[in-house]
Amino acid sequence: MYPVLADIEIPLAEVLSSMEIEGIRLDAAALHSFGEELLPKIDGLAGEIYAAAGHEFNIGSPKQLSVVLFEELGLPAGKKRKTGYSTDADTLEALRDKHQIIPLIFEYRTLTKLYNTYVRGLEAAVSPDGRMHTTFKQTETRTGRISSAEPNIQNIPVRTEIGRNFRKFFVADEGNLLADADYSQIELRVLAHLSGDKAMIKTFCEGGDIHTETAASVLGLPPEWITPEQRRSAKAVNFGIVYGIGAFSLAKDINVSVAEAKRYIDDYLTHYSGVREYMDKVTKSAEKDGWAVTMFGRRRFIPEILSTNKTVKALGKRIAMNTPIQGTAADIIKIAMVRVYRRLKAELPEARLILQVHDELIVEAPEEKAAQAARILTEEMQGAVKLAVPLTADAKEGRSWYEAH
DNA sequence: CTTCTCACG
DNA sequence: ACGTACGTGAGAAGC
Ligand SMILES: [Mg+2]
Repeated sequence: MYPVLADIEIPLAEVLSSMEIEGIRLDAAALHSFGEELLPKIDGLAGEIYAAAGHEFNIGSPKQLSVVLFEELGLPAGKKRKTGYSTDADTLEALRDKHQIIPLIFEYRTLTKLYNTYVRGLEAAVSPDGRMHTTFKQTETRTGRISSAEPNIQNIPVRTEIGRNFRKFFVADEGNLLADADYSQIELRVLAHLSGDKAMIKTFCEGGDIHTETAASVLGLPPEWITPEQRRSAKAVNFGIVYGIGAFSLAKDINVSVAEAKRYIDDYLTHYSGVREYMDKVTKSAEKDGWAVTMFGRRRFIPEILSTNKTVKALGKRIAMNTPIQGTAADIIKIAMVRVYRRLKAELPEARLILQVHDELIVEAPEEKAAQAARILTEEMQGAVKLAVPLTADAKEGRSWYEAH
């Protein structure tokens, strides 16, 4: 009657509960000494920023910072917020070469973010058993994803090398290893499946690099001719398509003219014409029914799509395009989690599923069982559902999350 | 408490 | 003319 509830969410509740109770070990001493190394760097940067500004002020206050940048130093102000001029990363990026203070602000923001959120925050969240026990919220998101809080272990830094260091402090207990597996391009594979687009399905079935293949197909060139720049653009388009992107935002993202961005999107949707038809279909049905639906029948109501405010209605359409993709990917990894949990319980009870990060699962297992745990992870993730394209997951083992990912 | 900013997929 | 990519959680500032 309610297959998402009965077949996915109810079985998943026990899995999430077990993951929270198990937790993951934090190397608190190493985390602390990393923090102690950050502090003098933050201090030094603050001094340089005060010197560049000509006086001390609270760098962490966007209000005070905008007075320094846009009034005292006379830098050109950009976007406005409700309460004043924006000082966010996009705005500062445009000013990077205009004043020596800008790169210092970037560095200061990066280091204080890492220190405040990930040194102090994680230190405060470690339990007496030396492990982090997050709360996985099962009924929080609109799309069917789970979220993680107190502490959030789904936004631990990875994109920059300095931030990535924090993953060294998430470790396996003595005698254990972490096995980590993540899905390759799960959202684009879901899009290929849901849209049934022949060209996109073919690309995934042939097993090449999706972004390179997309660039080659759209531009009509052999894949080996694709430059890194062309691949980056194709990647941004692939990414944007999943969000129901417009030319304006794509242009801003990859730094081309709006006209050029519009051509990229147009060429993409002409080549992957099944994707254009699919997007039309899901927005129409959301307007008619008032909801979007995932592959397994999870519904999200979208009142925005009936709004008379066209900005809100446009948001409704993007939600209608994105929710089936993000939500189906969420359904799939939830199914995989229940499969992994059951299979470990039956075949490798010393191993524990401990973390989920949207397209990634982490198991902790005794050293000598870690390879087997990794195999089980890969098999159960890849076999969770049958799609029109292969679903692949790559596993790795290590002493820490840094090593295993 | 809201706003701004920034970390993740 | 206007606004402009989906989904989250957390810390600091300031009201
Ligand atoms: Mg991945």
